[in-house]
Amino acid sequence: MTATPDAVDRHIERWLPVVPALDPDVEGAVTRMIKLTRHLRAVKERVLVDLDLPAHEYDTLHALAGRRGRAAPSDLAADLAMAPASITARVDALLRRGFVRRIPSTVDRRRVDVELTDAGQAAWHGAMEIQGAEEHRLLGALTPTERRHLSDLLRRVLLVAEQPEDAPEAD
Amino acid sequence: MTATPDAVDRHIERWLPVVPALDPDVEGAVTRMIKLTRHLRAVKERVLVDLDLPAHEYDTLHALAGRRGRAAPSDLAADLAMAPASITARVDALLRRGFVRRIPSTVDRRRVDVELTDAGQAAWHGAMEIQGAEEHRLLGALTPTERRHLSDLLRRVLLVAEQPEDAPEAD
DNA sequence: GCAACATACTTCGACGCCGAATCTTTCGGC
DNA sequence: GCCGAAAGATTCGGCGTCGAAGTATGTTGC
Repeated sequence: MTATPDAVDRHIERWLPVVPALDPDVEGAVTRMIKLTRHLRAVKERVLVDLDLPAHEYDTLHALAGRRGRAAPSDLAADLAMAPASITARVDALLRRGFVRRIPSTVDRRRVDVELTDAGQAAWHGAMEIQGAEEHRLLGALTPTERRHLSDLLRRVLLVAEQPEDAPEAD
Repeated sequence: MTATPDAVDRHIERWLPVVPALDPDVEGAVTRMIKLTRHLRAVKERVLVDLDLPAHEYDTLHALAGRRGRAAPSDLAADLAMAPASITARVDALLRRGFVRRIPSTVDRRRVDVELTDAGQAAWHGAMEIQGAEEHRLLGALTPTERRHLSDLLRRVLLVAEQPEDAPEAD
């Protein structure tokens, strides 16, 4: 092959003698997706260290911003694919940093909405821009047309994942 | 566009008003990779429940099998991208289930190799086959040629991720 | 009215992971 | 040979997550 081999090519070469039934293209695509998501996660965490903002706090702010700065804890749990019980501690931490307010609902006193403060909005926005840069750096390896192509291929794969024959799938 | 929209298309549509600078193809590709890896992880865990084998135990057996059934704890830590300290507990658990042996090295008494037992080998192999089926189901959405194409595109992206950001690159 | 059930969030106990410190063994300079 | 540095595995303390139980509030049926 003319292309430069990457870590996954070496990975597959190492595994083929152990599992001869391996399909290099299936395994290659899957493993590269796993490695890329892990890389993005690692870079994000490294970038956020400078901002003194743990990744899980950033994620919470991000989910909140996606709801236009205000949401119920259960909404955040759903968006973040987490147990509702875990939201409490996250909100507590953001509260201590002044990034977030708890606002008891006046209409339903069981609910306690979480609202982004100006400081929280600023922290999220600053972190997001830096973090989006790495995504563009990686995808910059492809031409715009190729990026579209990649995205389209992945959509068709994801559609299969979203529609399992018998087993319902939560996101 | 004629393609069926997926969850990521809806995701992007929801976020565009919040972050107008969003590139749909970059964000689409990245988000789909994240969702696909999460899906594969979820399916794997669901499958492994029937075998009474937690995902992190399976991963450890898998790494061990990749080293032909024998490795030092620090090797496993490297392969699994984990802290060496975390390996001890994992090996302890596998030890209790008879999937693994600890073998003090005779040549270097600091080292304590971990070795797969026959039971461990069987548990890993059975789980791996079931789990590979889902990968093929998903990638079955594409033709063999398209799978090759997808894998190639991802390789080029991963190569950028693998090289340090400050390394100058011949365009 | 009010009892029974449902809903929303929190608290509690357990588990897995990590970084730092520890303990043992090996290696290298002298 | 001997002593300090390096390397390998483990222990310890802390953190984040989850499932289950708990608390408070809302809703429904009679």
